[in-house]
Amino acid sequence: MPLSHSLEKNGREPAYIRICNSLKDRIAEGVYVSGDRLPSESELCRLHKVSPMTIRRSIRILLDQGIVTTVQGSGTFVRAPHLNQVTFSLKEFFDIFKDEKRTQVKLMDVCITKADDMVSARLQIEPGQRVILLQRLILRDGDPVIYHREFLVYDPARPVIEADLEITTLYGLFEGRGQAFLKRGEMTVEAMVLDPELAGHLNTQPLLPAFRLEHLFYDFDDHPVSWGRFICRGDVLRFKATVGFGISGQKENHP
Amino acid sequence: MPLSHSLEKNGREPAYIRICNSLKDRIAEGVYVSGDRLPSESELCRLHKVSPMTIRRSIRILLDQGIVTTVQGSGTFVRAPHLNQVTFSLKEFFDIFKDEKRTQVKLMDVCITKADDMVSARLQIEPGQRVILLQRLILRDGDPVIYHREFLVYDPARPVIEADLEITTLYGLFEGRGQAFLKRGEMTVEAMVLDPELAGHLNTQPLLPAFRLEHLFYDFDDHPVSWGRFICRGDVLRFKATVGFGISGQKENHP
DNA sequence: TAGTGGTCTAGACCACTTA
DNA sequence: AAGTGGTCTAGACCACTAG
Repeated sequence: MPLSHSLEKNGREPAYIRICNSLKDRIAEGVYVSGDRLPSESELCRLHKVSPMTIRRSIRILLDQGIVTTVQGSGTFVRAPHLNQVTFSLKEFFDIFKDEKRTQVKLMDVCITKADDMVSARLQIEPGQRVILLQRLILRDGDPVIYHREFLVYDPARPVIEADLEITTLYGLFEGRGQAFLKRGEMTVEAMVLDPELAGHLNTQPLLPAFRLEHLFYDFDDHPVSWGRFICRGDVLRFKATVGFGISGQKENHP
Repeated sequence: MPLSHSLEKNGREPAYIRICNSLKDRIAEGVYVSGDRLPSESELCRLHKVSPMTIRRSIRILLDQGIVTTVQGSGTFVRAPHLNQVTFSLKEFFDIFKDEKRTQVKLMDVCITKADDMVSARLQIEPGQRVILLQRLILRDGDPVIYHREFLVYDPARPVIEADLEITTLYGLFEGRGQAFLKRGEMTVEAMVLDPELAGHLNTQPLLPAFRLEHLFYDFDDHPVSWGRFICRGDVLRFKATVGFGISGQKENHP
């Protein structure tokens, strides 16, 4: 069980990283346990022979990572692992799109239709107003793994349409390129069971589990512009997360 | 569409918060768009009449939130929204446990059994070794919504057992109380379809969608101590996430 | 070479908690 | 009253990028 922080790297490691990892190690080893008070900032200054601002920066990192809490006038305390804050990233999902060698995005259908009640509610438009319906299929190694159904507001004045019809739009969207018109989005994840129609699209059996990822994107005027759902076969997607005090060291920068 | 930052609060708002939100507003408004370079630190110092460290703190926040990137020797640049980093938390899941008025944890069964291949692999013990099997049912308003099946390593020397049999263990676990023996954990989320047995436990129909949350917890010696699965009815759980540049202002502290 | 961000100093004043 | 963390100053030196 090697401790990764202690003798790591050459002397070029910044002091605030070294001190931060030093404190992390003590917590991971159980020297400081949940509820304990860390040495005060001034003590740490003397111990490590650095200025207060450097110590503060180290503690700020532990604070941001949820490892400690600070109480003004009282001290800095070790927090218990906090399952409440376990987070999962959609990286596993987007990774499917990024593997260009294996993954292919196929545009099944494009048409203009009238918004039904659900679509009009989501896109904040009148029922019956025209919307663009896109249906895509994401293939991995030739097998369909994700079905995407997306409604876009129909606005002839906005040149979104042509760009969005591109096969590569999804990839560009996830990479953050060429979407200056999108400001923010909301996504929800639900469990579902494939019905015969979806199973047909995905070339698999009905009654199999799947994830439904619903998305709603807004433009810079806070108007919804895109609402849709990804249906992703449950056997190709799994979300992972870790909680607690790992041994992973602090990185120099955020790349 | 009110801008929340501009005239917010009294003058007690720290300068680094005010400057951070000011920059956020300009990005949300489209004054600075993806790829633009922000004014340099020294310029911002002059503009806001603060010291370099204060500007750096503001920019550090934007950096941590993924809104900008910094390039040494070049400048600070606005990033495009990055769907790759969308994350969702298990808050919606743990919230079910925290609502003490509606939620009740019922211990269905406790027994000592021998580890099969899967359990022994997860808990890193020999097949056939004794393990404790716990089965719990989480009821909300009297209806079962989550079924929990957990295997614990059987170690008479460790007083984990009695504490873990408590009905309130789950709640305590999620709150981070009384788990000084747990150092870290891993969790995965999968979609599944209820089989008749699970449907019976959950008092619902088979073939309905559900989430399977698998967990593996380690002690301070990095030995696995608990492996299990939560089966959560799909109709009671939905994960949410947001991406992009919201209007939400920076908070003073991290509570 | 000039300008940029990355790190760090050695203090200061304040608000707050604890005794 | 003493100690704590929260904010902030006015610089410094360094590594890096660009013209």
